[in-house]
Amino acid sequence: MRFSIQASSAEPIYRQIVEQVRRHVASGQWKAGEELPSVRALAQEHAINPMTVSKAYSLLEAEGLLERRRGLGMVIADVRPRGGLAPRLALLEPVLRSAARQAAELDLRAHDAQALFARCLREHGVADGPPDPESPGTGRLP
Amino acid sequence: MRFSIQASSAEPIYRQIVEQVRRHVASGQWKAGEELPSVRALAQEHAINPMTVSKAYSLLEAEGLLERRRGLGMVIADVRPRGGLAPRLALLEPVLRSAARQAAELDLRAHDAQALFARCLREHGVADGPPDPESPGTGRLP
Amino acid sequence: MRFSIQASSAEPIYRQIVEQVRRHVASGQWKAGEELPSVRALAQEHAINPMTVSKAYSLLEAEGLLERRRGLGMVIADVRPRGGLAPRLALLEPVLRSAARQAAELDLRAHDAQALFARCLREHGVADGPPDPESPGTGRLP
Amino acid sequence: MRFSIQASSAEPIYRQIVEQVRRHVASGQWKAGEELPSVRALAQEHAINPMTVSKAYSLLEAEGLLERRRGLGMVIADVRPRGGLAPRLALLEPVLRSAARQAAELDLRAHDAQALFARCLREHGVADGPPDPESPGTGRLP
DNA sequence: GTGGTCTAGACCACT
DNA sequence: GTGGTCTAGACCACG
Repeated sequence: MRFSIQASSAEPIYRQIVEQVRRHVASGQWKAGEELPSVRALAQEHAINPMTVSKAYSLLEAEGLLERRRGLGMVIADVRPRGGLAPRLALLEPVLRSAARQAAELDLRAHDAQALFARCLREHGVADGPPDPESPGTGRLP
Repeated sequence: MRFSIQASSAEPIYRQIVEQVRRHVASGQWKAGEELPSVRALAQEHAINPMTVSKAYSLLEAEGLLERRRGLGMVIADVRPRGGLAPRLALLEPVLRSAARQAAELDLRAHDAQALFARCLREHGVADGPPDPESPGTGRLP
Repeated sequence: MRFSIQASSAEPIYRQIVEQVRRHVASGQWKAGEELPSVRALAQEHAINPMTVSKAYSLLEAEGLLERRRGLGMVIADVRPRGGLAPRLALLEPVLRSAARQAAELDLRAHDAQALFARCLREHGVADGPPDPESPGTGRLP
Repeated sequence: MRFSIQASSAEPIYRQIVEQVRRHVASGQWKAGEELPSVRALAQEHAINPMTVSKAYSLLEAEGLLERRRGLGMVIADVRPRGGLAPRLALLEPVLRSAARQAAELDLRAHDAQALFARCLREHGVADGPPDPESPGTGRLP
């Protein structure tokens, strides 16, 4: 259960944590009951302020994605309807809409933008084949 | 030479201005020597503070994209390598890399992410055909 | 880490700050990682507006000389080629070129101009001996 | 009687004109009675606003360096005690004091700063020999 | 505590 | 007319 934190990013650190949890839970990669790293462990690992981690965990708890098990730390909550393709695409859509707006302002052709996106996906190890049958999301976009 | 300002956006107003100028110059839609709207005019048009516009203009001047004609206003600077496809893709890449990282964290298949992106591009009016021969960028991604 | 601000100077305050940081970093007197005074502290110390200080810091951040540690303050960025003689002379050159042009327009002899410059250097405490061996720049002009 | 105007300089155009006249008169290169280029000729030659030239001329007239000969344009006024070395060095001193202050902040050695200045003087054609005996200034700095 | 953003208004310099 | 600078004060986001 690893986080990737970039202190230099424009995105606030607490928000990076929140969204990474959201995405990993939505995709089923992190499952109900699994323990998250402790606040101070995560803070020390990435040399960030424990308050920052705590704030992220609290937001996720308020959202219902995490549960506080006293004495044990935080665990992934038991969210019922996880796993479909649609909710995951819904999480991805905002950034793609923004990208499309920028492409329009740059007067690019769709073909060029998509070729660039394909390369980015490859570089991030996003496979093109069908998902693992174990995986919860097997649907396809119409 | 129109700007689209959304005061409600999370992106600061001055930054919206900066990035719109960057993209329009990179795409060759705004050419060297063209005059920008005056600080006061742009501020009044969008009901924002002149200082906010001035801040954006100053940053663009420091960046070398704009030139100050003293007593006359700002004009697009004579930046040589205008128009090619590569610089425009370079401006688009960061957001697409971020999107790819999110897709990976969501455990999506490349095919699904690309289908969604295609829809977003369509909704923003990004054409798929070859660019207008008048347009400066006619290259293609290898 | 002290600044010398002269509100009465023709040079804008924010620019005085910017250039002093540039020179102190170029000379190695201020090193990567060192914290700058907070916006509010520097503003209060010199009885100027925090926005003025903030503007200077923002420009230096855009230039890459400073880094923002969110919630903590600004620190000198880790700019690699610190300390050599050449970059410092490069910062001094513009004013000396201007002085030389003026000397030419005044139809002065080089000897006289240099004698005057020598006196100015002495009055500003610029030593003539070799630099401290601890100091980063030990080279000499060819 | 040529002017060198740089619209991109930080120094205002009208001030460039004023100071160039001051220096050429102080050095005796421009003598009493000589005619200056007309406002519109100078403006057209350097592609600047005639108002800017006019402002410079007016300042110089107020200062007593120029005289307005109706119907003939401006001529150099008959300033009595021009020519000594001292007043010319006085005009050069401010920029050299500024250069010395910058050298101090850059932690430079006097030797290096002076070597750079020598090169600048050479590049601007400032001779090292004694001045022409015709020239008004023959003194030497003690 | 830190800096960022925006507003409002004043004054200046340049053309 | 143009933009630049500075002040004063408010509010926000982050740690």
